[in-house]
Amino acid sequence: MNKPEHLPTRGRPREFCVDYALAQALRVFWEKGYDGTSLTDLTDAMGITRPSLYAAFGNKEALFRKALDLYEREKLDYIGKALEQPTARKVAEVMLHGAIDNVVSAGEPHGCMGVITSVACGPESQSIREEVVKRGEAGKRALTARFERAKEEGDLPAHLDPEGLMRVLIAMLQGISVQANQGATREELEHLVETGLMIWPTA
Amino acid sequence: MNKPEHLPTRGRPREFCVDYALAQALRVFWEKGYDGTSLTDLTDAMGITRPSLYAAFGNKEALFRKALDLYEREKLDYIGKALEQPTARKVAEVMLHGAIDNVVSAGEPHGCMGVITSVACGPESQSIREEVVKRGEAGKRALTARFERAKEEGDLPAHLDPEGLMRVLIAMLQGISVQANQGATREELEHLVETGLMIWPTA
DNA sequence: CTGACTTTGTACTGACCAGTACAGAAAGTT
DNA sequence: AACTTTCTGTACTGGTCAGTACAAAGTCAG
Repeated sequence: MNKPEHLPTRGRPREFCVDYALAQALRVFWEKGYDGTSLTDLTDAMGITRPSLYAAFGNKEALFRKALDLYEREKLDYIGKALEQPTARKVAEVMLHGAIDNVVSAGEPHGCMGVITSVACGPESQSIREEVVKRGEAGKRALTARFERAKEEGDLPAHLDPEGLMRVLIAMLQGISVQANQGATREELEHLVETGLMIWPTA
Repeated sequence: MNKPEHLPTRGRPREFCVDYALAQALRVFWEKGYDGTSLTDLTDAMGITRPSLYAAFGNKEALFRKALDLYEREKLDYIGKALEQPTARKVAEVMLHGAIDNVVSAGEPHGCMGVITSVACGPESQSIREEVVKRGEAGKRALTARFERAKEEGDLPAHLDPEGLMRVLIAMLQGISVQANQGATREELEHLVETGLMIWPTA
């Protein structure tokens, strides 16, 4: 599993797989947050020594950003799928069910990494927090645009504002993350989503 | 402001006001979370030395619990007010608007202390996290009971489940906290609440 | 004034933090 | 074989963490 891969041919070959090590780092950051994760936590989970980590990834902050890229690529793909849905209701459905899968899937940390990081970041890692918030803003804009389109298509009641609706849906997703983090079961979260979709507007 | 008060008459008198010091400690814990707060942060804000803190409050964990008591007493009184409202809709209204006041009031940390603490608690302070989650569970039960009563009174549509509705409302509150923490303005949160109340069920 | 009692500030404890210097080891190149 | 390049583990840096030992200082009862 944790074996090399690579192309360079000079010098002593690396004895671990960068991708595997990064996946392990992601798991730790996701579970403990940026500040809550120590280099010892990371090296233990990645199965490499401190200098190897620095040589391969730069430093703790650079490693975190790479882990965040991986997280978005592998765990947040449901967001793109949701935005492609034909109706505003289906967008909400895919978002909410996707969030549940992301947040209570077996053998993975409970909660959304973005929420955990942005809430649990101290002032000494301000730039990390800003990075995470900034990435989230892009998603919010895309969702607002999607609901604006839905409204033009007569897919949403006229009295509802796309941005307000975006904020309500995002709040539900964040709530799902927080409740999962606090120990809510998949059944309880599905109950939440089921009720949320019952009160969700129909065209 | 930070002056003594007290009753005991033996020994050297305490030179600071316990209540004022506790209020300062609350502010720091609220802003930085339990793990993110150092004893130096606390003593600086409280204007006392380390041994004075230990003598008056026990240790960091005991001080946090006392700060949490103060927080519930002073900042979460809107929850009791909300539960007393005559209709389920008014319960939701008071809860949502109360949350906004709690979460973006001038000169205070942005976000709900309960959410911040439960999300930002590392494994070494597990008991703190459990305490916060446990206190939250009591509120959730009360809210579910209130919606059950509302349903009996014909105050909620028959197809909606009280517990699911409770989870949706709690999710909105948690989302408000997270978004405030990420820098959302009062106007944006009022926009969220306004839209949320538009889709909230009517009897 | 003396002694009991409590709070005060200074200065420390051992443990952990992120990051790194350095020497040895493993490969390719010549 | 010798040399270069890169990765490896050990062991360290200075800084911060929560918590405390200790002696000086302030207030009471007698």
